[in-house]
Amino acid sequence: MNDTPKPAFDLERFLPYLLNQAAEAASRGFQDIYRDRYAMTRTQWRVMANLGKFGAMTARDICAISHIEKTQVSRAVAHLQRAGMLMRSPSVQDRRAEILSLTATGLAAYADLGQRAVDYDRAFRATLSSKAATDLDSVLQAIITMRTDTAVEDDI
Amino acid sequence: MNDTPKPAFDLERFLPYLLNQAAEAASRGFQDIYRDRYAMTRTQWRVMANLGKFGAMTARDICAISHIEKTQVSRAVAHLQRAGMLMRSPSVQDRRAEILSLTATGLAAYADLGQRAVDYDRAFRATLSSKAATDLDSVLQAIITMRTDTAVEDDI
DNA sequence: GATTTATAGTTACATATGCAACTAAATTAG
DNA sequence: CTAATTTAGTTGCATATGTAACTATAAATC
Repeated sequence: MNDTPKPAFDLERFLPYLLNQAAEAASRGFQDIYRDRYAMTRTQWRVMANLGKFGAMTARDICAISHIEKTQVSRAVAHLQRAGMLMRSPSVQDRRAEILSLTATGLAAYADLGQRAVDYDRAFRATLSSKAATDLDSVLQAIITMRTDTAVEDDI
Repeated sequence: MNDTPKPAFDLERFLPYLLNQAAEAASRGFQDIYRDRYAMTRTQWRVMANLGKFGAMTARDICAISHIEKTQVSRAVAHLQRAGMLMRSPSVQDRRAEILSLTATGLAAYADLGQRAVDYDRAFRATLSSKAATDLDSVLQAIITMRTDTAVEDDI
């Protein structure tokens, strides 16, 4: 009996694991950029990116668009404000809410980082397509091992 | 002049962002499993998975194989030991090092979770291939939106 | 073989995170 | 119109994480 044995578990082929490793590898380089240049965290960068792309809106809107939790948004907004990159203005319709927008400083940072992101993404995908087949696992594996033997950042 | 305008930055097409979202979406369901059943964190699960697959070894070996930082490994090992799932024995060759291995309890947890991981991965990929084309972005997009409209966990 | 240097692993600190509890305002129900 | 319920946003707490400093042992150098 038991002619069809259950396949053994292999972490290296487990999709959640592969994706996490790939995401980490892909993020590391760009993370260095916004951290070193503006002392920003990933959440702060994402909040800025949404405000930069969609314009002024409330924290609630940012939550809805980005799927970041409201606590994290609250803290990222507080930090960006302290750093002079974001301003709040009271909402007329709802006195609980505040309209958030980037200041001139924030817009400049967004323009700078946005351009660097475009360049980073282009370089990343170029390196990727030269290394990876179209199969998902091999793509992810290529991403994971990418930064150990090539220097994506050199192009930025 | 400036005939070739720089492309605008779009977070939704930024590979590090897409990969992070996809990784989060893929991980969430399985994370629930090891958290609810064994009160384990992701790092603890990964340490266990490596010990389960490769057998007894030192913390240093786990670091080398998994690319987890030694601090995290140290803390995960301490936790797994407190939980009775891991034991340490002194290394004869190197008195700084300790040989780590899973206890019977740890092995049982690994067998259980390993099987669930295999099932989870299979269900995940099945849902994925029915939704996603082979293009990387659409695959990632499919993963990101997957859990909102299908229930992968039902198959586990 | 004593001294310097490197390594295995832990601990401390500062920061980041998730969850629950909270405040204040808006909406709904009676 | 008043009371109960939702909602926008913040704060507290307990836990997780990264970096640097630390302890103990091993390896290398003189």
